[in-house]
Amino acid sequence: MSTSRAEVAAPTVHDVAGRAGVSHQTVSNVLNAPERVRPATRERVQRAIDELGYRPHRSARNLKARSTRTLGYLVQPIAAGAINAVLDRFLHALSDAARIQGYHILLFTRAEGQDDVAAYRELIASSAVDGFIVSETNYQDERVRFLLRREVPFAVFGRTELDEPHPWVDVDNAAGTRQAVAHLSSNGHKRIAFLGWPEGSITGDERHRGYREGLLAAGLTPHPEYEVRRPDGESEGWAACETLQALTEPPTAVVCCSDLLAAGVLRNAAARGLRVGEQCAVIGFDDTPVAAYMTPTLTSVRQPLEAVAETVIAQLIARIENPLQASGQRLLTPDLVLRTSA
Amino acid sequence: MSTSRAEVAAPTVHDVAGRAGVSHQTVSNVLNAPERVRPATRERVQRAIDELGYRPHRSARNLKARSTRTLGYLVQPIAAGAINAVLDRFLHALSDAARIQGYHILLFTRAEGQDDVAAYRELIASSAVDGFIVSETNYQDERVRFLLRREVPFAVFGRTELDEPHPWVDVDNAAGTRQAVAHLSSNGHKRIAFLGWPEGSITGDERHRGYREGLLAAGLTPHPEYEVRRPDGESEGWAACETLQALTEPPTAVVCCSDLLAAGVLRNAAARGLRVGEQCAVIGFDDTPVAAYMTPTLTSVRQPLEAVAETVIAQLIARIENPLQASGQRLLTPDLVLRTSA
DNA sequence: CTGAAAGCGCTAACAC
DNA sequence: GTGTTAGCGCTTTCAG
Repeated sequence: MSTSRAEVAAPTVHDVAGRAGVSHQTVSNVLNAPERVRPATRERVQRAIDELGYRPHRSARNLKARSTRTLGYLVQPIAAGAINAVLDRFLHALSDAARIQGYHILLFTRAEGQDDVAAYRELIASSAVDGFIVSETNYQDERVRFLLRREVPFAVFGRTELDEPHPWVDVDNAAGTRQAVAHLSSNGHKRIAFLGWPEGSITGDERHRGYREGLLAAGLTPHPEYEVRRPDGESEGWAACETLQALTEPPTAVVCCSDLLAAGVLRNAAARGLRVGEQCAVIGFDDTPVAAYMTPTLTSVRQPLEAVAETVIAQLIARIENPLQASGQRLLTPDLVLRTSA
Repeated sequence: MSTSRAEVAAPTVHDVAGRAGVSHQTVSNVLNAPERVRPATRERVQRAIDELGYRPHRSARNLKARSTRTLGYLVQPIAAGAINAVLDRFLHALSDAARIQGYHILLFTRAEGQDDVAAYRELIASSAVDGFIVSETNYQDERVRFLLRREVPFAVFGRTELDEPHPWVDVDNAAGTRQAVAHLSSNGHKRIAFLGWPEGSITGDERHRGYREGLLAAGLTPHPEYEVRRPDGESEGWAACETLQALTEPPTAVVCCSDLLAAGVLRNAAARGLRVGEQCAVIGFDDTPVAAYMTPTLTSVRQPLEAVAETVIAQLIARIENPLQASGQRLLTPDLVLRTSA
């Protein structure tokens, strides 16, 4: 490998020590145990640090401290899923929450032909990270099982159905659809439909449950024909709308599992000349950036991703710094962002 | 800070050496200069490595090698921009391209009240990364100016108008809209409109230029009234469509600067009973995940983000390993993904 | 309150 | 071809 590198030799503790007229450990003390250093000295050292723009060398500190203050996040190949719709927002929130605690996010992907677990294993073996943020989990997530077995610190955005407890944060998806139904009901709607994904995904199933609960809470009777379960997609939303409108008593409002499904419904309604927001109502899920730009603008359930990130990072760091820490489980409530579609 | 950490002590060169009955240095040689080691020994060491699942400790290696094999990427707060629409795809491509070369991507954000440059400075000072991938640049990007001045390796996705050369990769946005126009023209369209963003963004201006060039190449005359420049947004697309349709000779085809604008056009056309894909045509830009789900499905210009990532990573790593490396400038051509809207 | 010494895990230079 | 030695920059005892 080539040896010439562009780095302008960064100042070290020695440079700072020389400039401040102290030994290099005193500099270290100023940084790590300031109370041990006399204020006058401390200040002199601090000034040298500022003047030189000194920052401790990360690798050196990591080696000594046996920790990297880095958290791994596996980036999945793109697939139209619930998280992908908001992945950019989540990653920013994650990085930001990590930064505040002095950590960074390291992205990694699995190699072709490799399985997810191997990718985690690689990072663990090379002590490249202190722990992991895991998202897009399924009911029996093998990554979670692996991390539990290896006793590596991690925290999950989402949930599993594994017996062993582990730290997780999830958005209360059921609460989201429950709120949506409550809002519609308070606006006088009695015939409220649900447009969701096929059974089998944790997220989709929860959103369905919330819809049912919302109906009951509002004193409304669930009608099976008002529940349409279809894959994600705008044209799926359109098709579902066709189905619903073919009923003898079509619903007056639809709660959707995604903004994409809602977009299809909006468009179908427009094609029928229905004035959404007046004669009928539509609510989406995820408050994707497009929601505000639809016509009519789409009322949508917004996941508190910033809070999710903050919580999941806090859980993970607690685990890293104290592995005996009990695993917290947090369910965060989403908000209904009201616009004109409902 | 707490001292107890969950890490199961990872095997070191010494463990491997002990198991293979050699000195730790021989283990290092097997890893870094295998030709120096007798095949029989090499194999014995390799077996010990496999059995123990040994991987070199990253921080230790980094400290010695004075390189981290880590590349920084600043995650901007969410804003509806061209790159954000495809950020998830880009980040995955970036991580993946980095992985193949033995590198990782480290995300960072700027603190509240801090400027971007300070965030870069922080990482440089602590030798946390070997270089940076910079995206979402503007004409006189201060981050680029800073990195040039500090002689820190970096490569840009996008472009600037700075005098000093630096490595960049960009998508030939003009070629994208040129292709779109050529396609429409070959399908018999003569009255082709452009729906773009207000002047001032590198990307938007290029897309506009390509449209103009496409018209000329097809022997068509540009008409100012066929060029509508508006901010991004579905309802902007709708509104622009209203404007165009109010003309005495409305266009039969529209090339749009984003899928979002195109969505608005599609919806407006549907409301007017126009059969898009037959009577008229619409082309979007970015091939966002929703394009395939619109009705009709949207023909869109797709940026070759995987190639962009691969190229930008290659440029950056070349720079890191040899700072004297001339800075490459690469313009990659996007593809037109044909669907039913055009 | 400050400084001297040791060592984290690794690799490069040099003996053997 | 293999082992010994030194040292990357830092922090952490432990003397002074």
